[in-house]
Amino acid sequence: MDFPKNFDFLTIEQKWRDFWDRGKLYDSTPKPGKPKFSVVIPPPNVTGILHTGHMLNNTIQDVYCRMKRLEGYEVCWVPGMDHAGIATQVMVEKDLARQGKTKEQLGREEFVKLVWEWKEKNGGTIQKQLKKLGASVDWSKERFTLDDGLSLNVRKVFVDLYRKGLIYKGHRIVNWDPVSGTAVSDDEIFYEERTDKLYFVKYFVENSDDFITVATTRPETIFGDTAVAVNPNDRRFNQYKNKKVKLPLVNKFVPVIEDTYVEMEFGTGALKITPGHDYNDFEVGERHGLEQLNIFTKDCRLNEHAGEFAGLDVIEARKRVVKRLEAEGLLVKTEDYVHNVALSDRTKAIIEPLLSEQWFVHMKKLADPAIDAVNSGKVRFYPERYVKVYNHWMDHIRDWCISRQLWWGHQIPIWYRKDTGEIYCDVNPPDDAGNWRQDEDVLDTWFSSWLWPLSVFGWENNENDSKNENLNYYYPTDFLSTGAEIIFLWVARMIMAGLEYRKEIPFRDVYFHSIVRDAKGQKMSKTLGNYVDPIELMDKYGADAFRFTIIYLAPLGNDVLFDEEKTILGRNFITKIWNAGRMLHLSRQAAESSGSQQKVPESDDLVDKWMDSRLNSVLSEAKSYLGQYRINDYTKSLYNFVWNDFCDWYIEMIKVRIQNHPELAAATVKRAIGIYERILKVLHPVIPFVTEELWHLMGEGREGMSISFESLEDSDPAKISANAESDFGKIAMLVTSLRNARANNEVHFSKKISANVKPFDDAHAALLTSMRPYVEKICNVHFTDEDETSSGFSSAELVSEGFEARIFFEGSASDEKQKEKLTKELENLSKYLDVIGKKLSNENFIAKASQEVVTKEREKQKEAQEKLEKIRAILSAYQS
RNA sequence: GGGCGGUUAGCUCAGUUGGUUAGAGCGCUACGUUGACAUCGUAGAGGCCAUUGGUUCGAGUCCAUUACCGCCCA
Repeated sequence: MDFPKNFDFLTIEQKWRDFWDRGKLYDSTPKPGKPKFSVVIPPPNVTGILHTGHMLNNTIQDVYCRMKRLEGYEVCWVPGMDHAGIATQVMVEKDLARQGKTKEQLGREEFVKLVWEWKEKNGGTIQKQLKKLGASVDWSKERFTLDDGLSLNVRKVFVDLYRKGLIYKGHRIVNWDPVSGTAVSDDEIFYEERTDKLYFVKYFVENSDDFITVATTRPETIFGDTAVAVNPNDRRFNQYKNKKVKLPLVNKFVPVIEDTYVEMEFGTGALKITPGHDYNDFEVGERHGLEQLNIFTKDCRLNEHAGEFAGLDVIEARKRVVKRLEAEGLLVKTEDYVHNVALSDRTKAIIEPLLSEQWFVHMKKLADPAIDAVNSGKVRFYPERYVKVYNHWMDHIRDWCISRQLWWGHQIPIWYRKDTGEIYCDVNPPDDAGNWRQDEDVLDTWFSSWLWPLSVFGWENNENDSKNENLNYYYPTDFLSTGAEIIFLWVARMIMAGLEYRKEIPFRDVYFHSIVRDAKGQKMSKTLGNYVDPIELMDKYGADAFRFTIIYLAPLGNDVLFDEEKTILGRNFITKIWNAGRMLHLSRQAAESSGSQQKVPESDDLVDKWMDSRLNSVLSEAKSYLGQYRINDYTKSLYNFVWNDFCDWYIEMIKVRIQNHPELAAATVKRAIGIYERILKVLHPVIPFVTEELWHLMGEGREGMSISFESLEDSDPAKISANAESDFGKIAMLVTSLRNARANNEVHFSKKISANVKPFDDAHAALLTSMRPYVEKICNVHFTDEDETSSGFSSAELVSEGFEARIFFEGSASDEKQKEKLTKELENLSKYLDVIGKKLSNENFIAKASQEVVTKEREKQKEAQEKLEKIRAILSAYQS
C-alpha cells in the first residue's frame, strides 16, 4: 500500500465524511441488552451558522460519543434545530422590509408560510457544518422544534399544565422592545453603561409646606407613580411616614410607604414607586397592594394618564416634564448619573419595562424536584460549582413568562369565545371554531426546547410511550454539553420537564463548556471583527487540527482564548502522527522484504517494558481525564505521550534495534505498530479523520470498515512499572547529559566520539550494560575505558543521575562553559541539600511527618549527596 | 448592591486529598537534514506562584485580608 509523504487533509477528510455519511454508520437503533450512550444536541438556532463556540461544544459531544462507541456502547447522538422565534422572524421581516413590505400587509398565514420557505432554503447550513466537523450524529433522528410531533407535544404540555393550574394569565412587567413590538426575554437584552441625569424632585406633603425630595432618572413616569417609598430604618423620614404626598404635575396624592428595598444611601433615600414601569417597583407594589398604572402605549408613548403630555415618546416627554418641573420650582437639582441601560439585542432599542398581560408558568412546584435531582447527585454538573449557581436561581425562582408577541412559533392553544369571552384550552381548536378566536401569541422557544430530550425520542405523553422502544432505550440520556449561559433557560427547565413528565431526569452528566474568546479575551463577535469562521479554519488547517486544538485549549471551567494561529498546534501534531505512521509503514515494508521473523515475542528489553508501561499509564490517564470531563488534559496527555515518549524516544530506539538486529526487525516493527494502533484508537474521538485514514493505511483488509467500531482495549495495570519508568528515565537523563556536553563543546552530532561512562554502583552498571547499544547510537558515541586525553583528545566531564561520564573529542574543550555549568549544578545541589538537611534535623519533622515522607527525604539526600561529591571531585580536578 | 470564579515563565495555561530543586505548549536563543517528520530534531535561557497576615514540622496548594480582572444575578 502506498503511504503518501504528506497528509492531504482536504481530500482525505472528505473521503471519510462521505464514507460515514453514505454508510449511515452512526445511525442507531435500540439494542436491548447492549449498554447505550445517548446524547441530544443542544439544538442550534435554525437561522444561525455555527460559530467557534458551537464547534467546541459539538466536538466535545463527538469526543464522548466516539469514545463510548470504541468502548462498545450503542451510541445515539440526536441532532436537530430549534425554530428560534424572534431571531427567525426578524430575519424574514428584514427581507420583507427590503422589498418595502411589512408582515401585517401579508397577514399571519402568509407570513408564516414565508418563514417556512426561508427555513427550507437556509436551514441546511447547520447540517453541512456538522458534517464538516465530523460529528457522528444519527441523522435519521434529526428533529426540528416545529415538527408536527414536537409541536403537538408543546400543546399537550401547555394544556396539561393549564389544567393542573400551573399556567395562568397575569399582569407582569416584561421587557418591552418598542421597535419589534414584543416582549423579549432577559437573554435577549444587553446592558450598556450610560451617563444620564438624576433628577431631584419635590413631592409636597399633604396639608403642609414640607416636601420630600425624590431622586429619579425617569421623571416622565411620574404619571404612573402610586407611592413614595423610604426605608423603615431611615429616621430622616419619620415625620412623613403614614402621610401622603402630592405627585408633581399631577393632581393626585399617593402614600409614603416603608420598604427595605429602598437603599438609604441612594439619592435622598426616598424613591418614587412606579409599579407599572419598573420591575422592582412592581414587586414593592405587590407587597403594599399598590395600584399598577400603565402610562405608555405599545410603541412607548405616554397615554391618557399623562394628560397634556400624552402622545410624546419617552425622550421628548422627559424633556418637557423636566422643563415644567423647573418652571414650577419643583426641580431641586440634577446630577450626572452612570447606570446600566437595557437594550434589545435585535433592535438595539431601549427596553421599556412594561406592564402587560402575559401567560406564565407557575414554577415553584416544578422546581422543587429539580432542585433535589441536582443536589442528590442524580444529575451531576461539571464543573461542580454550577450547582451553587443553579441552587441560587432555583431557590429564588420566578414564574416563567411563556408568551411572545410573535407569529413564528407554537401559537398558544387557548381560544376565547367571541361572544362570551369564555376560555377554551385544548390541543385542538374547538369544534365550532368559527365562534372562537385563538390567542394570538406564540410560546417562548424554550417552551419547546425544555421537552427536547423527551420529544426527539417520540414521546407522546400517553399510553403509546410504554411501547416506544426508542424512548425506553435511550431515555434518560447520559450526557449533555452546553453553554453555562443557558443553565436556567434550558438545562434547569429540561430537568423539570423530565421529572414532571417522565418521573426521571433527562440526563445524568451536564458539562458546561468553555466560552470561546479571542486572543485578547474578548467575546467573539462579527461587529468586533474578531470573529473566526470555523469553516474557513477547517479548510485551511483541517477539521482534525481544528478539533484537536480547540479541545486542547478548553480547560474545565475556564474560557478558551482562541485565535487562528493556535490551530497550528493541532496541525503540527497531526503531521507528527502521520509521519510516525509513515516511518512504521516504511520500516515494515523494509523488514518484510528482508524476510525476518514475524512473531512478536515477550520482550525483556527495557525499551519495550518502558513503552508498555507508558502506554498503559497514558491510556488509563486519558480515560480517567475524560471521566472527569477534563477534556484538555485528555488531549494533553496524549499529545505529550505521542510526541515525547513514542516519537522522540521509542521510535528512535527501535531504529537502533532494527539496525543492530535485522533479524528482529519485523517483530519489532509489528510490536510498534500494535502500540501505534492503540494510540490511533484512543485519539480517534478527537481526531476522527486522520485516525481513520491511518488505521486503514496500517492494516490490510480494512476496506469498508471503520476504526469507529473497533474496540479500544483497556489499560493493563500489570504492565505499568515504576521501575521501568525510573530506569528508563535515568538512561534518558544520561543521554541528555551526553548530548549537552557535546553541544557545550561544539562537537557536532555527526562527529562520532568516545565516552567513558562510569555508573555509581552495580545496579546502574547493569542498567548501562543492557542499554549500551541504544545510548551509543542515539548519542553517536562509543564507549571506551581508555583515557583518550593521552592520545591528544580534549575531554569534558558530566554527572547525571546514577552516572558520571567523560567524553573525548578533537578540538579544544570549553572548560569555562563546563565549569560554569558544573558550578551552577553544585550550587543548586547544595541549596537543595540545605533544605533537606534542615528538614531532617528538625525534630518536629521527624516526629510529625509520615514515615514514608521521611524515608523519601533520606533517599533524596543520599542521592543528591552522592552526585554532589562527584561534581565536587570533577571541579577540584579542574582547579589543579 | 448580592453571588461565583480568576491572578503561577514574554503569551496561553497545568499543578488532583498540603510533602518537587514549581511543569507544559507557543514564543525566544544556539546548533543541526542522523533514510518518518524543517508542519522537524538536539540542547538551552526564562518564575519572590498578585498583596499582607495566619494555620502547619512543611503552603503555589488550607484560612483570612487587600488589590486588580472576569462572569452571573439584581
